Amino acid sequence: MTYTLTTPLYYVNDKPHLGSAYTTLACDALARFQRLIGEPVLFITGCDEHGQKIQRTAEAAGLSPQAHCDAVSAQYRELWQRWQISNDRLIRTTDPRHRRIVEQFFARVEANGDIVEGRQQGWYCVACEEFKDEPATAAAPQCPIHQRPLEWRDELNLFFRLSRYQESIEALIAQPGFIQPVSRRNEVENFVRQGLRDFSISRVNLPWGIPVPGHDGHTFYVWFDALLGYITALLEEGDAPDLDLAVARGWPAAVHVIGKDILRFHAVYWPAMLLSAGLPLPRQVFGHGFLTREGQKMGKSLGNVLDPALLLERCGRDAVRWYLLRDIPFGEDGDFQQQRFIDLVNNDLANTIGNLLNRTSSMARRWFAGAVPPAGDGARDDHPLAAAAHQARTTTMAALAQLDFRSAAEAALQLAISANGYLNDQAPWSRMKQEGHEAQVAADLYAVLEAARLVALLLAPLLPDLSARMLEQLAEPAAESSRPGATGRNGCAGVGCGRGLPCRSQAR
RNA sequence: GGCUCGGUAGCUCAGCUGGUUAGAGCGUGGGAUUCAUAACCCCAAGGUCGGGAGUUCAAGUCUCCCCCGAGCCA
Repeated sequence: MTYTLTTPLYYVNDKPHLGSAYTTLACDALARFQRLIGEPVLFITGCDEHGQKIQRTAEAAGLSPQAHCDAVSAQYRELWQRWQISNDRLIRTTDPRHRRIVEQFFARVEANGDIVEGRQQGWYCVACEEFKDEPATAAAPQCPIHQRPLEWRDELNLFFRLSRYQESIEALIAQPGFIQPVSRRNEVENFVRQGLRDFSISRVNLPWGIPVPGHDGHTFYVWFDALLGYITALLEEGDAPDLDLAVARGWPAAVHVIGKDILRFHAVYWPAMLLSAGLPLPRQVFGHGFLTREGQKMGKSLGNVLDPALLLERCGRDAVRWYLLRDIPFGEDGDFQQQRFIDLVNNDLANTIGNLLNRTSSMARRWFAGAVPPAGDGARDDHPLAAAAHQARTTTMAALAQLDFRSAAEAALQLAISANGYLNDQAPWSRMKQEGHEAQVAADLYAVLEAARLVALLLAPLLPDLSARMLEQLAEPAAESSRPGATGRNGCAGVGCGRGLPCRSQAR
């Protein structure tokens, strides 16, 4: 069964920000992990490109909406390429095939009696793309989120009869594991318990969007349109725009990874829509937290936004990935701290992991003809490092499967720490000064090199570059050909004895 | 206003169903060492566990009140 995972489809109102990069990075790590354990993976990301906000942004920039979307979505595409994100799809909701999918989906929902007309009047925030609860009598009300004036609207809209799905949704979100992390489940439960209200799925007088079939003047409202992008994205290159075909390509999703702000849409509205259309539900919705910077919200007004493109350029893929995935519990809010970022990268990646490999291979090259020494007792299952390796592997694998990147990173790091410790205890450099200890030294070095190899494999999903460089230095094949799930001293053969160790390159 | 979650060493946080001198990582200070990318190793620094009251033989760990912060909802 295909492991389908998605990032949100990012709204192309502005260029990509760090939050989007964070989500995408995490999904990339998860996708790489799933591939490494042998799952067929469909990793979806994309752009949500319709709506009044985009239309106005485009106008303000003197562009057509399409030109604006082309430009911004190209930025996303480039950014993900530069980050070497391993996404299989990048869906755009302006894709012509998407329109067909939306139409087919809508037809099913409508046939199911879940579409009704309703009048909606009230104060509307274009930035939120939603009606607010301000009283009609309010004078010049502002959006509490955007601090911008609300617009009075009085329109006939189409509604999706969400209220019919009260029980099904309650049952769904009660399922353990559907909403992750659990700390966020309460909020949704609370919201649902208050009673689900039908929600509007169309707007009138909105040229920039997909027209609702059979309802002249209506355009699909952003969410109904955007969420379905996950389905359209399943289609392969030459596929016809057919809903059933798309679904067959990899639905349901194993997990939707999203920011906590859009949890409700994914955990409530979206499943109800799918139920209405008679389609299976995603297995999990994971709402991660937000990043602040040095304790402050990032925002244009504060001028403290971290540009993901700039960050990548200055610090490199591995460093940023390590910091974000290793230090911030995925799910909770996190704070980006420059000093800690530097400290962690230096300590963990350079001083602990990089140095482990460097000092060990250096000794091996010097004393064992530039190659991996004979394993001897170093390959035994009861070797002191074998337990550490087993522990690290078990923990890392379990953590990655649960999107607990931090625990995974820590477990892999712990193995490197243990290996360094073993080296210090054995002190092969002292032994080599005495006669007759060569076999022992060889075994010790072998064991440590093997531990380093496992560290590299375990890190592959989190730090693909570093992992590859480590394996190269060990003259080992890439992670893709030796899965961490099935490898190591607990599984098949370890690092190849006698294999030449390349001269040092930067492991960092 | 209602609900939820937090407030523990300079920083980020662990501390499960209450029980010996409250822990880790990073930072800081000192020492040791050289296989290694000034790296690795060892040691130290004395934090009223937000405040107050209570329950208990015993509370960071339970109850109540208050203060502060974050979030969801209204």
